[in-house]
Amino acid sequence: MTKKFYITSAIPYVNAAPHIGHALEFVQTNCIARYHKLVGDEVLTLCGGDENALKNVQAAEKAGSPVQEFVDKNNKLFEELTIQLNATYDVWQKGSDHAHHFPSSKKLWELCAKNDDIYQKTYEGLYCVGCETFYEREELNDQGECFEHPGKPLQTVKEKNWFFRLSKYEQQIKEKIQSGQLHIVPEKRKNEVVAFLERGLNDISISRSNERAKNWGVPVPGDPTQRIYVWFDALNIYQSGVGFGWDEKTYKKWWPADIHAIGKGITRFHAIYWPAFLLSAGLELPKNIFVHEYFTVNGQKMSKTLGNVIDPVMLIKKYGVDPLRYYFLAKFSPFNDGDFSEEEFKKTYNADLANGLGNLVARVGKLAQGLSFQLSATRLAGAPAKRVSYQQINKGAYQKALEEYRFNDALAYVWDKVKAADKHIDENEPWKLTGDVLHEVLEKSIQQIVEIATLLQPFLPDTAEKILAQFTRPTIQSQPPLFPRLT
RNA sequence: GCCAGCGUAGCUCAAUGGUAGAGCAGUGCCUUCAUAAGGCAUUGGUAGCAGGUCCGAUCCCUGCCGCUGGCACCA
Repeated sequence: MTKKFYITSAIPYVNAAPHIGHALEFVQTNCIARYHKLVGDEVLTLCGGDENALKNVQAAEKAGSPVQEFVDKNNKLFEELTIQLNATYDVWQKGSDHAHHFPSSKKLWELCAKNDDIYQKTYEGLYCVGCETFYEREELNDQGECFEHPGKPLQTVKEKNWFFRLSKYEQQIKEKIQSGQLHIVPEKRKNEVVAFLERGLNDISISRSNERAKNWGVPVPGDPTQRIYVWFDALNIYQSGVGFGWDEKTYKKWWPADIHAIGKGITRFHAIYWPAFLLSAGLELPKNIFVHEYFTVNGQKMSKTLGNVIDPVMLIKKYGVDPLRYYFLAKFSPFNDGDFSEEEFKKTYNADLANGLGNLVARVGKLAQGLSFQLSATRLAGAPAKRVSYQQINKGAYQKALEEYRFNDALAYVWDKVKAADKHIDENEPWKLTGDVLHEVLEKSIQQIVEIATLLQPFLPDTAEKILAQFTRPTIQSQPPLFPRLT
């Protein structure tokens, strides 16, 4: 029986164009999804646009366009990136989708309310009119003003909001996490969450006045003066995208999510708030939360003000998709910050792809082509000229690595095989051989290449397919280089 | 400030209470099927700093320095 496997990526803010950090998460998620597909699971992938945040409204105003138009436009850039990365999602759920997402969030709210977990309370805070946000005292300068708008004193603003009884779920969430029912990877993030829980939870505000929300976002059920706070609503995209509140059959099939892939910055929302909302609503919790770390660029944090934001689409145009996928997956540990540099990327391209895999394929392609008349009917017809099943293939340490999201270790395992294949050629010197001995040596090489390509399918889908197409037919033809060397 | 993690060869990282390993880069040799690619061999580290425990510490403990993250209604 096939298992269902539902994986999500964090839904990005669509207030700006995507950067390489988004690309990294898309590729990691896609690699996991492809792996599960190959081992026979029925897979669904979801991502979407976090569109109901006030930041989007502010960014739209700055850009001088209507909010919906603005988020639609940015949303397209993200979807386009997933296509370029060969990492498209089955579902791309927009937060501004009135047909599916709005009723879905309404339903989540109503379930929580029914369980008596939503109540009204007056919130009082220091409000900067310029920024249109609340600040804590520690966030302000010596004069008690915000750094963006010095000279403008902050106002004490009182607002009646809807609150969620987060405190009620402290124990339950802790138990789920510690028992592994809600599995957080890596351990250090799990420990952080547990430490946070042990300090005790306060209830949180989950609505904003229409005025503050600029009438943007999902209206609070039964209170036309308020909008649902973005996080309560955004997390629910993981459910609204699979039918929650509008198609129970689909929802039942896919929920709960098997993996939420997220960046370290939003751990608390996924590991505490989200499970609490779900518990309150009487719904199942996600099974795994995979927390990855961030990129720095040339040793510095990515930021717009530093101007070191790298456009992943540009990199793909320049070097191709699979080289970028390879660099992301092979050269970084998901559990540590990694430094992205185009120089290192090019080095990796030449060392591992041009000189390594690409050259191996080229040399065997040429050796086999020169002898195709001998190989075709007699010897190659059956044995190596066949695809091997991904499920049957011996995966060894590769499999464990992949199941623990250690993409880099899995690829290192494959590259050991590339090295072994090169060695096999050098030791046997097939260019000096003829007849049966030559056939044996080349058969082995072809088998090695087919195995390598098969294992590469979740990582470098295009390349794997090209290699398999070339080497799983009776007559092998030499092909142009897979990865032309960069100078 | 408090808490956690990290600080190992030029670069990216690993293992380990008993005189430090890999990949890339570098160097030498071999080879020519291949994208001046490949194979073999090899140079290179006073293990952030200072103490302590131990027969012995890179690995355990303490202090300091540096980096990263967490310390809620900020996404």
